[in-house]
Amino acid sequence: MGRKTSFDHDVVILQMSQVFARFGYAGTALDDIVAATGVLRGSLYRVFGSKQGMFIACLSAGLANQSQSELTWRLILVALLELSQTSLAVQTLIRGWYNEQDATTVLTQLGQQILNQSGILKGEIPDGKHS
Amino acid sequence: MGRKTSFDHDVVILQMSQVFARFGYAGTALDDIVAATGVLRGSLYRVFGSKQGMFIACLSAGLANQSQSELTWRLILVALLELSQTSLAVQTLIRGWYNEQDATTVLTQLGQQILNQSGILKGEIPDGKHS
DNA sequence: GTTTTTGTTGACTGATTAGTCAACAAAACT
DNA sequence: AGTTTTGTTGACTAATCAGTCAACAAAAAC
Repeated sequence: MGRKTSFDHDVVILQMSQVFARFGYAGTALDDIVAATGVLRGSLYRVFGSKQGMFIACLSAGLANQSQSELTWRLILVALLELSQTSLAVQTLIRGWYNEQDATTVLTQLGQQILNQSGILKGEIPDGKHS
Repeated sequence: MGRKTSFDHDVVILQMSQVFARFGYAGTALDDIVAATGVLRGSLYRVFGSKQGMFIACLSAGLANQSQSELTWRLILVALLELSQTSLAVQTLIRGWYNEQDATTVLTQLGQQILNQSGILKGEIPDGKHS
């Protein structure tokens, strides 16, 4: 019998979700995830397999809830815009979830979330990771 | 008096728009743009200054029209989700456009567009640049 | 035809990226 | 305490990235 994983899986999922929500999928580097979670790359790869595996774990966790938080809505947006066209795994996951929802509600929520997080509704100043 | 630019500016804008619309901002590499337009990197940088300059030229051209095409809606999504929070230039541009629109119409269109292009509404198979 | 001006080329640069792996060590078992 | 099992570490790898630039050459002017 060997050693147990030393980090809290649920906490790391939440931390990774925050990074993907903020920077998107392609805009997030592994080093960003390492910095946010404190877990080194070897351990992340051991548990999640790949960067896309990390994203899928985050999205799955979010979609598993009866209703979606702001964070999960952001992950849904990232999934739809960046991954859904090119990843069968992500497309299957998000389509399964979508088919369980009210289409009009989702459409409206997506539009609302996009506007909310874009920063154009207020006088927000861009924060600059990629300025 | 020297040489004139040998490519058609409007054609290149359209071609670059199609690449950004398809792969997003961070997901698009300069080589993708070179491949799609046939214009080499030195010439692109001479005219547009930077990768973000290329994107801004595309978005500006799209927003200059009275109504927006499918292609322009995709660029708007990319702008809102990937760049608006970190680029003052993009945020200013898209906010200016947004303030001239009917808020409800934009919200609905954003939701509809992201669902349409995500490929989850039909039996589409992912096409694989980033699978 | 020659000279001047300005665009094109694509190899190159420094930086960043996702993913790997052998050495180490903590946990579990005996 | 010793042995076995399995997680952690972080340097490393190969590839990719945005952006640069000197040599070349096409276009324009004379």
